Amino acid sequence: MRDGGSPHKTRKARRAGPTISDVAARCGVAVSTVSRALTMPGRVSEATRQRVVAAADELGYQPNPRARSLLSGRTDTIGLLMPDITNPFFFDVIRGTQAQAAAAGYSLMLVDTEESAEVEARHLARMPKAVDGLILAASRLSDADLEQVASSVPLVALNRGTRGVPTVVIDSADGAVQAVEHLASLGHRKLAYAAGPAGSWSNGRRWRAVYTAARRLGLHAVRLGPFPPTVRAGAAAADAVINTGASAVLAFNDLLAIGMLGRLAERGVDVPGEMSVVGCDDIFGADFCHPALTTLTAPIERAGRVATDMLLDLLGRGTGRSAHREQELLATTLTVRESTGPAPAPTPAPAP
Amino acid sequence: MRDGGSPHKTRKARRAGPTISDVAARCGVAVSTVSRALTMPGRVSEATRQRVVAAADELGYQPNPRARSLLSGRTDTIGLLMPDITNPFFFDVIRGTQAQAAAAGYSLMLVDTEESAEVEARHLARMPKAVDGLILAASRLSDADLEQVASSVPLVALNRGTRGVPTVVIDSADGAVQAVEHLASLGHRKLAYAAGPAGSWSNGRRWRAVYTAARRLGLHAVRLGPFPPTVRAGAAAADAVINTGASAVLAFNDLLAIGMLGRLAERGVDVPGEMSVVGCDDIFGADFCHPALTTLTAPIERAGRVATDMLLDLLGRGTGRSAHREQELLATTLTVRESTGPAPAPTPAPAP
DNA sequence: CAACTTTTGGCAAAGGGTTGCCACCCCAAC
DNA sequence: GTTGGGGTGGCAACCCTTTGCCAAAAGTTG
Repeated sequence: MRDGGSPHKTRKARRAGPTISDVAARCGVAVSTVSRALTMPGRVSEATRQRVVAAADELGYQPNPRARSLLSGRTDTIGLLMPDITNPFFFDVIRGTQAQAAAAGYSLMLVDTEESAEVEARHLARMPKAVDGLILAASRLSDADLEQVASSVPLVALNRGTRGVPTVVIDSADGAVQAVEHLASLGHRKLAYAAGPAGSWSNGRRWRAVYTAARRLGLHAVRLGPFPPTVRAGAAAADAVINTGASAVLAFNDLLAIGMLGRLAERGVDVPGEMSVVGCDDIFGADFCHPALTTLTAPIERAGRVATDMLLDLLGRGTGRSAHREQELLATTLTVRESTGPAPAPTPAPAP
Repeated sequence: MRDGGSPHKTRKARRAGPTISDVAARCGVAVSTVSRALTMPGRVSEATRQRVVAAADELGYQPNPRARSLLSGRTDTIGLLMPDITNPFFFDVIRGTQAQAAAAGYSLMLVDTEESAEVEARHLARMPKAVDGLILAASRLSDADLEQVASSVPLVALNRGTRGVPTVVIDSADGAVQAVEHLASLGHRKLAYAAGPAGSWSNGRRWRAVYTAARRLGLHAVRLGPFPPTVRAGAAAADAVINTGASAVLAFNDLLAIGMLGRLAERGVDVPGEMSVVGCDDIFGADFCHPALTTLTAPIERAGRVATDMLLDLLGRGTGRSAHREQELLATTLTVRESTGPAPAPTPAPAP
């Protein structure tokens, strides 16, 4: 039993490729040497390094990221959670995030939390072990839960402000004020706000900004909804607005606004002749819908980039170039297109 | 030196949460028992199981997926590669894929290959170790490379047909024929095809379908381009079409078509009065652009779902419900909206 | 009460790398 | 010739979990 020491190597058909020890065997060095040759260039002699690299190439060796991450703790992956992957707003977030992550050598893991705090929490419990850091877009979590998660895993919140959690928010307040001023200057006296999801933090902020701006300018503002942030829901929102007698409406987001445009056209309400519509976000499509949508242009993709930068900083992999603050505020501006116009001349009473 | 056997446990500050051995220590059993209590319910006594579960809860233990996957070989993650994450077409693919993957308990890893076969290949070399399977949307790889990759990792190609590789393709041929017939019936005699990226497999197929259908119906078809599949490129495409004297144009995709719509409006060319425009895909926005786009409606999201189903089957995790074939063909249909109309009366020569 | 079967739980070996520590070699300096 | 030092490479522990195998405990049967 001279060779009894050799254990049963091929326990299961190894589906994966060659391992580090295959490479080591092939060029007659220890696995540790191979590891070092591949990851710490100065640590071995040039001759050895070349032998190892050659052997690795011949075998087509690729290090196993799972094994590597087990020890190093790093996965080179960041997770992006959002309430609804179906919403074009988040497409731009994905874009910005993916671009910046890829540039830093990170992969992106996508999760749809289905507009539910509970689903979000469930994923959040599993993910920290699978990724290096997280970006939570429009999180539905409570402040307490959010802070708790943030304390145990590097995390950046997007469009969800909370003290103590690194945050980038697209500040619709500026834009909302601009929008209200725009409408006021066009002679509108009564405007409606078509609200988004109740759980949305941005929704609350947006309404507050509209309300105070309207008040300051002597306009009457009413809040409608909540509506789901979808094109379909635009029909209900449009009908609700017509009912209020407002001559202008500011929608929670462009999807809702575009849906309203469709419904208003269907009902023969002229936009902007009889009703002015303002969207929010300036998503893909806002410029070529009919009429082209006046909207608050939000730097969504940039928000994704900035959030990723901040996360990378947190992970110590930042470019260093840009030292971000804990709370990054990105301003919006009003883009005036064709869906807003002068208020219609007041009619004493609507025809029955 | 009685306790000399105990090694230095806390070599590095353990950033991650409690491990299985913490749980084991807490309730006085071996790690193997904890593992079994948590994953093989019948394997330990109910009393033990409860003790373990209680301890795990108290500690907030979450198994480390990396360690788990190292042994099991499974990551419960699938990778989705696409040439350009910026293209709304792929948004729908992402949607369908994410939905189906999530339903089966899989996470989604997103990769943008930047329209480059080389970038794609580079990612492809690293990924197999990090995911269980791959979906390649509109792969730019050569047939040989594609087959080679497919032989070493479970893979489904989307909109990229190759023998020997499981594939789901959205077959624009049917729709293209319908579109040409539609245009022919409206009296058009000459039509242009605004081509997409040269490396795109679908582009070749689409042109061929248009060309043969046109030929059969006695229409004259010219091919323009290639153009990048973007709204911006639509301007150049529109100008090129005007030059040919064609009265109708079929665009490689909706982005291009929508861009053409904008440029044509800018140049005062009436759509559909003077020029009919047909898009392809029916992406978000095709129904509310102006005029609403006549287009080949492609079941993009469903393609993503089917591709995911097929991959899951390959991984042995399929629902079993739906046995897919190796090559799945999804038909398109023409959706007629407002961007197509009767051919204009022929004018002897354009006014100078 | 002995012999046998079934539970139940523990030991230890993977799985594929990384890394602290040590041994060794070669060369220069004393 | 001995000592010291820098450069290389190997050993083995470690990361966390799963799982084959075995032994002890418990239960069953004659």
